[in-house]
Amino acid sequence: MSIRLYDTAAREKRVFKPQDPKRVTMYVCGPTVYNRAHIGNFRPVMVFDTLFRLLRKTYGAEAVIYARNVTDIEDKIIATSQETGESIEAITRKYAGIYDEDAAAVNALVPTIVPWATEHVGEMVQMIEALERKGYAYATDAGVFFNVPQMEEYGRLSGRKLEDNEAGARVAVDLGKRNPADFALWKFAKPGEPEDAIWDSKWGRGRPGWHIECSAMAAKHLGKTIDIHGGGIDLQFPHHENEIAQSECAHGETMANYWMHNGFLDMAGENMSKSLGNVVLLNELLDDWDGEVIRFAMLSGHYRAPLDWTGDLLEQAKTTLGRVYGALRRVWGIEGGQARDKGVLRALQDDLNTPIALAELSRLAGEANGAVDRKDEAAMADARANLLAAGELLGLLTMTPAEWEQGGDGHDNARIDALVAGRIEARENKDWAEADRIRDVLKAEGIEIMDGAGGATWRRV
RNA sequence: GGCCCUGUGGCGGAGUGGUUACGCAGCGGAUUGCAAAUCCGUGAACACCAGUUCGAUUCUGGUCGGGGCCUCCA
Repeated sequence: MSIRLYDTAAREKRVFKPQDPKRVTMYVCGPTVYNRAHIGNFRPVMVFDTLFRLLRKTYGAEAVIYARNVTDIEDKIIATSQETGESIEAITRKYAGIYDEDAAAVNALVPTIVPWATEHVGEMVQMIEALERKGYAYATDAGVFFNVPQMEEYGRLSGRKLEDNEAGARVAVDLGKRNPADFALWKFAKPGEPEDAIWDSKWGRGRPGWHIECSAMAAKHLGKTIDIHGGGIDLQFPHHENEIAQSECAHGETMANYWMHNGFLDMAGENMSKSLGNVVLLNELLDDWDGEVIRFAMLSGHYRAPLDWTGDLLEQAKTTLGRVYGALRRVWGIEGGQARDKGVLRALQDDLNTPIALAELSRLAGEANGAVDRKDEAAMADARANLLAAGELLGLLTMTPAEWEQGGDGHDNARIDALVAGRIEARENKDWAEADRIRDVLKAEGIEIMDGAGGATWRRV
């Protein structure tokens, strides 16, 4: 069975065919590192990480090249530097580091390549020069701009005509542009801007425009035509449209064969944004929720649909994932099974249908529990293998069941074990009062005892 | 104003021209010293109005609601 992906440009699901199955390329727009990223920023991280995992499974781990850039030069970074007095490098290293930690906490694999914009200014300048030679760029007092009407196909990705954009657009800042839709390839330095935000060029001292960063880095690391280009839906226009314009006009080749865009996260029905003051930071969530719970919640909706981010969603994710871990615990010791079940794989192959994939994961948990109840050892072994293989694809079940259920504080597990052992003994003596007393003591601490045929186990809830 | 997406049971959330996923919650049963966990069973939905069709939740049009972009927000 092949992978099908919804291509924003084609507006339909298409069978995915890489140019070269031995070198599958994916580029995803990464963060601008001037402050902490919020949970919405991590939706593409988790979505495209899941796609990365699916591609690795399909084509082999070595065959997939996934690049996610770091934008470390940009107006907001400069503004932050001017406000705090910190160097650009200090700011960008700090927030890129936090971003990496957060991404790791939700089990996102490290991309194959993480290019930083400031390390590719040379490539960007070359690309702008190429565009200038071909007549797509012109300079003004403010910078070098891309002449949008020069490109006939402009607007193909977003299905937008230039006239439509201009109709309701607000009055643009006059930068001497020939057309309202023209965008900056190179911005001249303004008086007072820090030296570490300025590069020399034939046009004058300044810095690259935002869009050219991705075009140049994608071309350098992945080639002129990449297989998959992803990012948030807000980037579809103008960012990705502009990337296409720059790359295709400079190279004369298709920039990407598949364009994928994830939907936004909503907070109580509203878009999460700093201006609304309703942002939730991932590292705040990590105080209360395990990274896997956050990932499960994120994947519980389809990546293209808006997802309402609520406490209930996280609560349900925790309960459901806990059920899966519980099933895994019951078959944990039974090794040697084979992962033949294709339910999760098939779901992901259909345009990354993670809600179905998670439903399949629950089904596998049910199969594991059923096998345990039937005392079918072979089925238990297979169920264990199936669960772990599914977890690998989804970036879940990376803990042992004991770590999941009993990890928590971790410091007094021995004391709890002793209490549970005492309860087992009391039950063997039919001392129900003592058995219930111990259960109540633990329950007050948030610990739940699960009696089984061969003894008892416990978990933090 | 323009372009695009979207509206499913108490909640989250898939999918389909005709047999209504899955999870949480509910109900019944099994199991249990009693529970919890687990298993089995079960009630409950397709915004509204037309149209196409033998038949629409699924296709088309309209209405109402929600969202995105048109401003360097994932």
